[in-house]
Amino acid sequence: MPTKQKQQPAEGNSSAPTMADVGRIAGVSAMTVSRALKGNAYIAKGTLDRILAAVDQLGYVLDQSAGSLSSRRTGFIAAIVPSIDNSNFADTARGITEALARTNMQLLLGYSNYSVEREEELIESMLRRRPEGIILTGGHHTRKARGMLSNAGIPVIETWDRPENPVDAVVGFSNADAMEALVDSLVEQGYSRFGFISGSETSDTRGQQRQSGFSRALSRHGFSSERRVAVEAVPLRMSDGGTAIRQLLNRFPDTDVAVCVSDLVAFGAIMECRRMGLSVPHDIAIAGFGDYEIASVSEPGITTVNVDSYGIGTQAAGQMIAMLDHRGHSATISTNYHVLLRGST
Amino acid sequence: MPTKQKQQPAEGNSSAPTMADVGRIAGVSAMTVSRALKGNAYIAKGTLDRILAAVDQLGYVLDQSAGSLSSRRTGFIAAIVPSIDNSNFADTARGITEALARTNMQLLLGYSNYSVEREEELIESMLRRRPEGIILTGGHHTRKARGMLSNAGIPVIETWDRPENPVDAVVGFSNADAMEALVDSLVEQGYSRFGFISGSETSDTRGQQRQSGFSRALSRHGFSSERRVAVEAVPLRMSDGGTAIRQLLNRFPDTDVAVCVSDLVAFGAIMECRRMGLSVPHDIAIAGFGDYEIASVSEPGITTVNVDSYGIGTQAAGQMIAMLDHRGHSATISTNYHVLLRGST
DNA sequence: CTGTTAGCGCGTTCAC
DNA sequence: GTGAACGCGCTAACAG
Repeated sequence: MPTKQKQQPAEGNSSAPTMADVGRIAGVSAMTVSRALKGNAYIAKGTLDRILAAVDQLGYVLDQSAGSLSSRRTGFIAAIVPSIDNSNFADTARGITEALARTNMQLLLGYSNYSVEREEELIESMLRRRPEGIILTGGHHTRKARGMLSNAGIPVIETWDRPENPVDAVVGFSNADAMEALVDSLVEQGYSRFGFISGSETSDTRGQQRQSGFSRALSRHGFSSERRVAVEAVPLRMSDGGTAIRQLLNRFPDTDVAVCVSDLVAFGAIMECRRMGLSVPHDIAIAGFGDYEIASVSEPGITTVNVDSYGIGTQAAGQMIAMLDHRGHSATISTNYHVLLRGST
Repeated sequence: MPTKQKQQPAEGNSSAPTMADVGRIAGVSAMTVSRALKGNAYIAKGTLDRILAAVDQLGYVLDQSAGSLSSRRTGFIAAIVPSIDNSNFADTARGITEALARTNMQLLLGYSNYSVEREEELIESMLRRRPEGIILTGGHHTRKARGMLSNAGIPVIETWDRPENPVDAVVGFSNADAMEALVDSLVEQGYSRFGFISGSETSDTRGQQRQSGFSRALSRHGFSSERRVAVEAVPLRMSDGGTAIRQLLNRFPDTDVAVCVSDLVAFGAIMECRRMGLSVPHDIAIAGFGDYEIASVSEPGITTVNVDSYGIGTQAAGQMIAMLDHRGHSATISTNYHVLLRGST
C-alpha cells in the first residue's frame, strides 16, 4: 500500500487559519465555530466567548469561497454599468451599493465602456463567480450574452431603459419619452430651430433613443429635426461639447437652441460659446440631459431632465432583493424623470 | 444501516451543469474538461472539439469559487477608494481595472465614503473572498484594519499618499508637497493674501495634508495662512465651494487668491463669484487641486495641480502584478504631479 | 446546544 | 494525452 501523497497535506506552513484551528483552540468542533460566526444559532454563552477569543487570537477571517461552495449561496450581486467616470452611472452604482449594504450581499461591479462585446465578456467572467443576481444597463446585449443570462437561472434586472424584449425585470424609463418632454418644454419656451448634439450613433443606445425622442417631438410640432451633429466618441467628454457646438453653428447658423445628449456635453458647449463671445441663452440656448451636479451649480444653470440616477440604483437593488426573497417577481418598474428649466434656455 | 440522506443528493433539478456533465457528453472525464478549459495543456484536437461542443450545448460556465478553493488562487484583487462620484478616484479605479484586464484578475471594488471605520468593515468583508492582493487609498487605517491586513499575508498597496508607516508597498505622492508647489507658483504670480477652502478636518486626510502644505509654503514665504474656511461635509460637492467662498470673503475680505482642496470646490466658488458679480481672477483669483476635466474645460480655466489619478491606478495595478509574480517586492513608487496655471489666477 | 458525516465543484498530484 | 483519487474549507442534514 504505497503512501500516495495527494495535494500537499498541509505541512507546518503558515497558511490562513481555518475553522478547525479556531475550534481546536476553543475546544469545540469546526461546525460549532461555523454556527457561532453565523450568529443566528443557539450557542452556549461560554462556548461563544471562547470561540470569539480564539478568532481574535488567530486573526481568523471566514473563507466565503468555501462557505458558498457548500451553502450554494455566494452572496454576490453582479452589476455592469457603461462607465464609472460618468457621474450618472456612478450615482446608480452608488445607489446599488448603498441599498445592498443593508443586506449581506456584496457587489461585483464591472464597466463595459459602452461596448456590448465587452459586456458579454464581463457577464461571462462574472457568472463564473456565481452571482445570485445581475443588474445590467440598457436592453441591448449580444445573442450569446442573452443566452448566458437565461441559462444562469438568476434574476436579471435591466436598468436605465425600457427594453422591448426584456430578459427579466426592468427598472428604468423611456429615454425617448424623457427627451420628448424636454423638447416640449423648450417649444413652450418659444424655441423652434432645434439642434441636436449626440455621440456615437452605434454604441450609445440611450443616446440614440434620446435622439429619436427629439425627432418625434419636433415632427409632432411641425419643426425640423435635421440640425444634428454626432461626435464619434464614447463616452462623450465635456470637451466634445465644444467641438460639436462649433460644428453645429457652422452648419446650421440659424439654430436657436442646441439640445445635448448629456449635461457634460452641454457644459462644454456653453463654455465654448463663452469663448466665441456668444451669450447663452441670448445668442444661443443650450440644454442638456441627466441633471448632473454641474447643471445646477453652473452659471447659467443648465436646462435639463432629471432622471433619478441614484434612485435607479436603489430601486434596482430593492427589486433584486425582493426577487431573491421570492417576495417579488419579475416586474417593470418605471422610474421618474422631470424637466428642469434653468438659465441656459 | 439506514439510508442517511445527506446534503440533498442532486435530484433531477435544473441546477447549473458541472464539468462532469460536460465530460459525460464529450465522453471524457471531468479532469480532461478542466484541462481543456484552462487552455494550457495538451489535449487531443478531437477531444477538445467535443468538449467545446458540449460546453456550448449545455451553456456551461466555469465555477470559479470551486476552482479557487482547490487551486488556492481566487483571482481577486480588492481595491477600496473613498468615493466613486469623485472623478479623481473614479479615474484611479478605471486605471486599476484597465491594467488588470490584461490579466485574469478580477477587481473587487469598494468605497469607504471617507470613513476609516467603513474601510475596516470593507477590508474584513473583502478578505473573506480571499483576494490575492489589496489596494487602498491613503495611509490612515484603524488598528484592527492594519492587523487584518498584515495577517492576511497578501500584498497591500497604499495609494494617493506617502504614509509614514506604510503597511507594505506605496504608489503615490505627497499631497503636502504638491500643494506647496501650487502655492509657490501663485506666489510667483504675485499673490500674497491667500485663503484656503477645505472640507472636514477629520475625515479627509488628503485634504489635511494639502492644508499643511499650504501653511508650510506660506510661512516659508512669510505670508499668513490664517485665512481658512472648512466646510463640514465629505465628500465636498461643487455647491460647497459657493458657500465657502462667501464665508471666506466675508471673514477675510482682503483675500486675493482662494486655494481650494479640489477643482470641484473651486468651480463652485468661481460660479458663486460670478453670481456675486465678482470677476475671476480680477477681483479674486481661485485655484483648485486635482486637474479634473472641468478645470480645463471651464472658462476661465482653473489653475490646479495635475496628480495623474489614472496613472496612480495603472501603476498600483502594475506593482501588484509584479509583487504577485514575485518579480517585484514591496516598494514605494512616486507618482508625478505638476502645477497648471490657467485663467482663474 | 453540539458533534458527525458527507459533499459542494473543482484542480493537484500521481499513475499510466 | 487522459484518468482516479483526494481534499481545498466550509455548511447541510441529521443524530444526539
